[in-house]
Amino acid sequence: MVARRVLKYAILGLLRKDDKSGYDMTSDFKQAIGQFWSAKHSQIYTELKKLLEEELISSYIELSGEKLEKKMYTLTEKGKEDLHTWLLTQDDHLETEKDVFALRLYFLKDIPSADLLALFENQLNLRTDKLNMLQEQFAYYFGEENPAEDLDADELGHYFVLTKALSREENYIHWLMESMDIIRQRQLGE
Amino acid sequence: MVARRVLKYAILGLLRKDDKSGYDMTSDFKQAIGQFWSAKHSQIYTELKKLLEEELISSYIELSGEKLEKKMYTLTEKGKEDLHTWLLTQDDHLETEKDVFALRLYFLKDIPSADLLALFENQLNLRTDKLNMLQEQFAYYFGEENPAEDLDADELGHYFVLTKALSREENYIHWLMESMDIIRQRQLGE
DNA sequence: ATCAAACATGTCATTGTTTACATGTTTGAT
DNA sequence: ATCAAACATGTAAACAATGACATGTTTGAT
Repeated sequence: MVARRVLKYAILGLLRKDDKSGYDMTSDFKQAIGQFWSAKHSQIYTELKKLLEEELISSYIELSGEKLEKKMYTLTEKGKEDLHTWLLTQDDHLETEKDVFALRLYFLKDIPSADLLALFENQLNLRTDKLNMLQEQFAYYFGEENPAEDLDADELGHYFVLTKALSREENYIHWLMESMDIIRQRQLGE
Repeated sequence: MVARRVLKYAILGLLRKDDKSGYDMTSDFKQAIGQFWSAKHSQIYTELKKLLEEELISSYIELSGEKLEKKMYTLTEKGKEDLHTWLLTQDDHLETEKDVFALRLYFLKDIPSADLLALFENQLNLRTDKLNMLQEQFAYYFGEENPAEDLDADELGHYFVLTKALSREENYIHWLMESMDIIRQRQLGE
């Protein structure tokens, strides 16, 4: 699925400020940005190799301790330009945002309400945990008070991504609870 | 990315009520359920072949006009059971819900506010069009008045999927507008 | 000192998905 | 009658992504 060579640009983007190793990128995808894109280390290492060949990045070795070699990557001029162009690219259509829970739900004509509610309950738990995690992250990085307009340009991307993840999760939970109410109402009428 | 053999279950699910051809399924993915899963005809036809081999579905020919053969598929008992089991499966974790716009945004530290707003504007247009389309669909299938509790069990899946798609889109648009406000506020302070 | 968890890098086989190639029929508008 | 759009089915090459295999180092807790 998915648009063309997104991982390529995700990697170039992660290198926009600091040099990083493949391992660092793997870690990044476990943080905030991992809410919107992610890749396993196996894919990252092969993509890095390709980007080196294409001369969009260059690499050097940094020692971690006495023997452990960290391979650090930097954007080349060519890489910076390519990234810049991609960042300003406007999508001309929206792709399917896949969601297996919603797919499953679409088929649930034969499933008893009780089982249906159990599925919703499970999804609600998972989503609530995620929301809590995101709220903690937000509080940690941006404090309890409203930050908004007076942030560093540097932090703005992080701020947007976290608020987006939060609102997505809140919305999901809200819809889950509304839908559960409907199912319960229908149960009464059975 | 993505969970295991979802297309397999999407196809079995589409066959839950009526027999369908590969072409019919391709069309289904352009309707409501396409908001949450979709596949191209090439992938559908190869998956159907596989499901036949696995004896989860069986097929027969239906003539469309005088020569055009439509290959229709039905769930076998085995297929029904497999589908049923999958429908009741609870996810044990949430996967990354990829979103290229949010990814791009995360990297936008060097982009001037004007360009940033143009990107948001574009996204807002795409999302607004989609929301309108969904609202029309909703009005068409469920009328203007509040349906909710007194729907056929049959239609409930469709109802859930449409309300989910609607609320997802409304939420996206709301976040876009809030973020654009923040960018404009920051512009004033420049 | 031991040892587990985290750090660190890579390859390979398989699966999932898209794009392009390839071909033919039916319907409905003009 | 013509013709384009929609109907209809398939294959193949290339690309995207995961999971398993494979190996070794450093850090920090006990």
